[in-house]
Amino acid sequence: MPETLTDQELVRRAKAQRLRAQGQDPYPPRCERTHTIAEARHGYENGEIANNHAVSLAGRLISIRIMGRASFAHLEDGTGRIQLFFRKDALGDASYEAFKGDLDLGDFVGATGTLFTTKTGEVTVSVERWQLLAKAMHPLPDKWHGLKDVETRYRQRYVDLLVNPDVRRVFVTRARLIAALRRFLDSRGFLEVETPILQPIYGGAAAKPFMTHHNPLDQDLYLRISFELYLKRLLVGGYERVYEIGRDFRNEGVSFKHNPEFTQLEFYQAYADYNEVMRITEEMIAYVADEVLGTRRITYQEHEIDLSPPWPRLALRRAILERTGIDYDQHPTAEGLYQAIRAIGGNVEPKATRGKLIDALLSNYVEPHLIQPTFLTDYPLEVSPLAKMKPGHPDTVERFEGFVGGMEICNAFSELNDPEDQEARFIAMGRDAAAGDEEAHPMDDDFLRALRYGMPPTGGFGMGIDRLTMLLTNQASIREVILFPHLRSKE
RNA sequence: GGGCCGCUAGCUCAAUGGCAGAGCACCUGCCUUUUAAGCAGGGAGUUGAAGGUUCGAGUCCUUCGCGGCUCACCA
Repeated sequence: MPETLTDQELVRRAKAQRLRAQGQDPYPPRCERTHTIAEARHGYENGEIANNHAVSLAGRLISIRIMGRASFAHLEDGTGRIQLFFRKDALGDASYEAFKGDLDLGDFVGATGTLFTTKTGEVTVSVERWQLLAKAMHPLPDKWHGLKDVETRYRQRYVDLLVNPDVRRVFVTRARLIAALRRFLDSRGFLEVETPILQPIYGGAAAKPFMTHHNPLDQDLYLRISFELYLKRLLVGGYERVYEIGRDFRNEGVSFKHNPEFTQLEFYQAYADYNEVMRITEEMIAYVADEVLGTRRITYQEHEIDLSPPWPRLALRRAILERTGIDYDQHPTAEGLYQAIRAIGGNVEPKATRGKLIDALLSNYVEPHLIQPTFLTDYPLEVSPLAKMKPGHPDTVERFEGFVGGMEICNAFSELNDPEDQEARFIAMGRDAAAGDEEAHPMDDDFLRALRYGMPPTGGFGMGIDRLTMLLTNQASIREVILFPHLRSKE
């Protein structure tokens, strides 16, 4: 609903009304276009388009300079910008006056004419005829300062995109990155699949879900928090390599690296273990960087980072010991570990479980220092309910997380395929849930039944695509790599 | 949820508690190779919202809304 119109909106409305009164459609259904702007420019520069050969271009008018009986303007389409030159004697009085009177910055315009080079050296279209293609009713932001207000940039992303080419570039990179991931996995024989987003039982991660309801079946449903349990069912079904790229939903706070819905890649490879998955991971990330950026050396927030494999492997226990002096193996109880953390001045939740305390040590003391790519390995079983135990270490699982630029970007493990062990872990989590842990997994009987049919030894992997995009586009906030990030509603 | 910062014209930003301004954009006029075109003139505001203090509030106080950063939880 338009509220009160500004003076500029009233002017544009009046122009559109005037055109309609003259029988002209400000939004015609078709236009003439023989070349993109990039094609016209390159064709002219390499001689393929002759000086007397007319081209028809279409795009948005982004600048106008009127100098009496001649004018310059810039036209922008998805491929670039080019200057237009309008002359009264070439166009005729009516067409030239209409150009001056009917057009505004932001309008879409089609222009036909020949190419020439101005005396300042700019390739320019000498316009012979032009047509309004779509009237813009709202003025563009400042042509020099652009749109800076972060809130407006996110709420009205279309304005951000149309005025800030760098922002457009980020999302092109994001799309290429996802395409490169698919090429990498496809070339290794992975099958891309789709699993339910609406799930009767959620699972596969420690997170609070969104709830919804299916009215005809009168059934409560959850938006998925991960793909894991469904993808593993597919391994039971006989597919040996599967992956899914899609949206996960977690009912938690927003931050510079969290959005309630985010894009995840998960893959599962039968007969692989977590060591094999580490090798795949470092190759995959390096491949994507090569494909998208042409280099494995990236700059992220003042850091020069080399993504080339192999990445160092470091046991989580050693990493925490080196950064804090705390060996959590020496503190087998939550209370003891809590006291040790207090002793080094750490501020943690007193009633946290031992696993959560270890996780806090990782996040607070280790993660920020992992700038160069690093795999931390061998996590506590207690915080890894779907990962296989490390032989000979009953409290530890074969799990790793990958860190780059001080951020966790992926999480993977040798998948637990022992149905009895899995059932025991679900039961233990049921106790956690009863004790008030809102992020504990609920029991998934059908998943257990699937495991009882037999799942091959499997390596599994999950990665936040948004965070990888942040790294490869050097963006400090996840909102800069999500087209329409979650914001609180106004009013 | 806590702390800090911000919200003024379409956009980018000013304004000791004392007449709400500038640049871009817009409107009128001049201008046939300009490019942040230029020159002359003009219009444009519920200063995020609501209260309060004051002779007087964009400015000070309170509450609220939205955003950013940051801490706590997560990927």
